[in-house]
Amino acid sequence: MVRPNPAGELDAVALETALLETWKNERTFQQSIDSNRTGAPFIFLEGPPTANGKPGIHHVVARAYKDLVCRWKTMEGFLVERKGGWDTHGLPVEIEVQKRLDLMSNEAIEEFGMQAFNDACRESVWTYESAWREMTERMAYWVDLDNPYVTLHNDYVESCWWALKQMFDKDLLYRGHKVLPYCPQTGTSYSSHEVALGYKEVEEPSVYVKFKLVDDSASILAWTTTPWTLPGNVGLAVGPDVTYARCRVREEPEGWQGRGGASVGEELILAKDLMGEVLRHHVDIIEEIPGSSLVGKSYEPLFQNAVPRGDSTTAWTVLSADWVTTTDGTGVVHTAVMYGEDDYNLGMEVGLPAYHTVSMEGNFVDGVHPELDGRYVKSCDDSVMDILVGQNDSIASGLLYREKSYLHDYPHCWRTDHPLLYYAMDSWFVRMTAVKERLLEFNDGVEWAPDWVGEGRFGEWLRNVKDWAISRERYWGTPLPVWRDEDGNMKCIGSIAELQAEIAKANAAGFENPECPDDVDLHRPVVDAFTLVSNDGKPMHREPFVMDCWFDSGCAPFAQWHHPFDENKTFDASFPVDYICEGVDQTRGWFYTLLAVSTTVFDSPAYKRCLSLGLILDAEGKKMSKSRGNIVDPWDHFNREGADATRWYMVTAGAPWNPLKFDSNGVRETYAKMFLTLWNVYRFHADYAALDAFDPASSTSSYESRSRLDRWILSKLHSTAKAYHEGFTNWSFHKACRELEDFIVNDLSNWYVRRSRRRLWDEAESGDKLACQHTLHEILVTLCRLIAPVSPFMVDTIHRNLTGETVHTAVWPIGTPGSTQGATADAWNEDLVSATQQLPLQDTELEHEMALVRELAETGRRIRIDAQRRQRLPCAEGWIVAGPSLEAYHDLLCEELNVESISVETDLDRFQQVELGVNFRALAPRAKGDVNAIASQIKNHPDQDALLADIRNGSCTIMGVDILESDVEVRRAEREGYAAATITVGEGDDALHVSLVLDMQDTPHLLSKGLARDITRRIQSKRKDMDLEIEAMIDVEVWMTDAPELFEEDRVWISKETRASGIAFAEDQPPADVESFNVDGAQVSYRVKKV
RNA sequence: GCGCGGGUGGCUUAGUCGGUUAGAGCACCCGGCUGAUAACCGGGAGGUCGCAGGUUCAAGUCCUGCCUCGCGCACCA
Repeated sequence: MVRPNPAGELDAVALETALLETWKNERTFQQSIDSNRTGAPFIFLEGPPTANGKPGIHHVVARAYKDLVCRWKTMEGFLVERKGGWDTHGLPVEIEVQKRLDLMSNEAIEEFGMQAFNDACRESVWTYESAWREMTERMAYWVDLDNPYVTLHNDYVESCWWALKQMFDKDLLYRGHKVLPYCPQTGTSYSSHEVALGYKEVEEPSVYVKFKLVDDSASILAWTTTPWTLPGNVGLAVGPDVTYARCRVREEPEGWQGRGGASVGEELILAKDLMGEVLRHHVDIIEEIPGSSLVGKSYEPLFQNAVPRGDSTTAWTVLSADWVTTTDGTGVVHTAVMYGEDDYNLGMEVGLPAYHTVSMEGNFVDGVHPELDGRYVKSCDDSVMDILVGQNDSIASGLLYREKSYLHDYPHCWRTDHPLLYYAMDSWFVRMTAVKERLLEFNDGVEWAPDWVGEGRFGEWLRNVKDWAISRERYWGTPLPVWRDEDGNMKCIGSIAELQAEIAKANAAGFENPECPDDVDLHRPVVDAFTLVSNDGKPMHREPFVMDCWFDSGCAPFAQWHHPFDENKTFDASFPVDYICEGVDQTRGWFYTLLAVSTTVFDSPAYKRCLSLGLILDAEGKKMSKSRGNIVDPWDHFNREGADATRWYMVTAGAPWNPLKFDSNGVRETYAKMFLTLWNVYRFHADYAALDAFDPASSTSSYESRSRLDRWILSKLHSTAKAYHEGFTNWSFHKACRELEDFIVNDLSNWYVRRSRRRLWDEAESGDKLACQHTLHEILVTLCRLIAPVSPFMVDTIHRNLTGETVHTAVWPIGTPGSTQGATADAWNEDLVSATQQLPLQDTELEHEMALVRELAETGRRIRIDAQRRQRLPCAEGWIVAGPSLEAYHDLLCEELNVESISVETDLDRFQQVELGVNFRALAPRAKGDVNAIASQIKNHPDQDALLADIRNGSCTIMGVDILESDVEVRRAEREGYAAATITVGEGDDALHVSLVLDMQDTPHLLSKGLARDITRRIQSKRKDMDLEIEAMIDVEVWMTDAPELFEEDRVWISKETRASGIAFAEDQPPADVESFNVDGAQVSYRVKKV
């Protein structure tokens, strides 16, 4: 037997913190999983956060949506296990540690000791773990944080190694070059994230250089902002569709400054559009040439022998590249293979020689030029220009056309402030281009929310897929498990056992190796120390890279289970996963790497559904980020409005995929409106239920014995719950929750509870009271279950008090498809028809009637304002004109409208008149351009009744168009001069025009009643001020002057309403110390005393 | 530059197949109601629906261009 306790005042924060304790003690989360052991699995995969930053409100949003779906599916009977995860490798960790330990270069790190450095990283990763854990628990994101997967754990790393070996064996892993921003001082290349830290505006010399064609007197002009790359030049790229001009110098220019120049008669080729900007000489255009005709021409290398030709047939020729534009320079792009991404790609494509002219230290290598060899490239700009001018060379005219300073943003090292060099580095790649078709195919099978992220942004990314550069020249990460000998022979190691076997082999071949125990630390520098042996008997050393940390998280679906080393079948049963959910910024991050790894390793998609969340912006619409310092601390709200309100706000503030402007005021509003209202509805029920010792189990109330009001709210609940569930199934959580909130505030609180208040006041048992209590009980229990996935706290308190059980092991009111035989999580949109049987009966006609009644009640208030008649002064009679029969609601309407009686008036014309409107959809096709003129003639016709009669007779023609009955909409409105109003309910053919008319006459009887109500209201308000118990009795004294007569029955009514044991009325002057008020000219004073 | 998504009263937003007077909430003003809360009800003020064209009898809605914000991609030779 469960009897509700009184609810008491709401203290959301206390309620929530108390519940957290209860959940912990009762292991409610575990229970909610265990109770579904036989259910179909619904596989969720947690995207691992990095715990070396403080969690902000934007993390709460993502976790709210993850939690919502998992809780919902759990209530539907699915087995939803949620393993937590931590992303622990990668650059951000290293940067953090480097800053703290002041290790500003790789040299410094190595001096400090790689082991010590990595130990510091390993520790740093957990800096904010407790903050994350506290946030996660406080917001009630249910996830298993006690057994999380951790990307730095040996088991996890071993699974990653295994995956890499799969790729290696399929020839999807290869070694190549990648041009990266590189700092020769620190010896490190940088990720875009780090590069972004160091952009600076600098002014540098740029140069226009003449490339002398072979077998042609002309030179091609090219421009570069990095003169130090010129010795590495091996090609010139032109746009095939760009028009170039061959110009001949006519005369010297005036006011030439700087080095370089050209002689009269010399011929230069450049983009026609850029001549004006580039050339300082007066020239004649000799010929216009399309870029495509220049392709293939050979030119003389600027620096003889700086780069060996090798077997290249395309070196020092003009090449075609469609990315060449005429926005800068000369429309000809100087190409140095190793020092630009485009250059490198073009070079690989057409077979240019790929040799460095610059060392890793940033100096020119020997053999480039006697004046440059061994010097730091950035300090050689002048020397390069001098060499090109040809002071010491035999080429009389020189190769420099012009120098020009150039202002641009250029990346600098965020640690040393030195300019970065784009530099082709040794790098490892996954051959994603080889599986592009499969990627696209798998992506097609994913249910994306919203769909345009999958088709658009993500699809776009996949269609342009490039090979994935997965190696990083760093220390803290999953080491690349490839060993290589001097001839380029390679072995990829896929497990610790394999490593041990290879080490044994190497040792047998005479190499010395440290111990490699079963629990060897799979990190640098430990793994670097192992030397393996090639099949040729040569030593093999590990490629000195760690993996992109995105590779780690991309392995999560299997690495979290230590697949394939873990014998149990967890992985097989949980792949691909049913649901992932992260911010849209993960599109090319985790969303991609999951798919990239699953495609290359398993030839399978990784996830079936992906909810991509919009960014979280601050109140100004700026992205929330650590660097901006505009992160909202979730605890500000957890400690004020509570996690329930915070979560509900996040879900209702907009579609999950839209950017969310986080508005702190919105959380307050949600609290005040949604949760306070819900609590007060609950409180109303619980307080009376406790008073009456109501026990839902030991009494019943049949459907037939419920009032119309009960049946109406039950039916409304049915409709709302169904729509709510449908909203969930098509990802419209925001719409679902807004609708539910509207139900609670509007239908339940403002109408049902308000209308039902008196039913519970009755101290005696009655069937009607019981009906109301059962109804409230049923409504609240169902509501709790519907709300629980979104905001799990308050509803659990309510549910526990009403039913004795937690809401979190309760069933979903719309059905439990997960617990049916043979169910799968794929049946996301199952048929609802049978499932909704679990909801109370639906009666749409009743819903329509009640909607009309409520509108009439509101209409009454409007009429009174127009007629300046206060609400508490009753009217003798009200008439309802037209509309469906509302007999059953007359009592209700009398109370709401404050009228003595309601009658139905069938003579529509007494209060209503016809007004004609135009049905544009019907009339427009025939009337065409005259439709508006016809419409206005119809509307403004002086006798609408007659016009309607004509139309019905078929004898109405306006502007040559026959007006049919279907062309017009007949509306009815109240006639002028009555205290009346007409409302329209429904649409189209079902539209109803109902008028309400109120009798405005006063009688002594009505005036007395009105006065009584005013007095009562004041006394009630006083009772409340005095903080009296509901049952407390009072003594009342009232003094009245200039008041209408107050009849005996109304005096009795006052004392009854206000629980006055004694009430005295006087006509004389009141004492000075009593409260008084004015109503319609009457002076009323009163005094209330507790008995 | 390319792609995706936005731009609707002071703020947050709804707006379906193009259809009559663009709908809410917050805040503001007036009034009412209340043993009902930070609530509720009625009324008011506040909108060139980013701009400009176009299609149409009719455009917040469809088309084109532009401006602007956010995100992503590319580029910065």
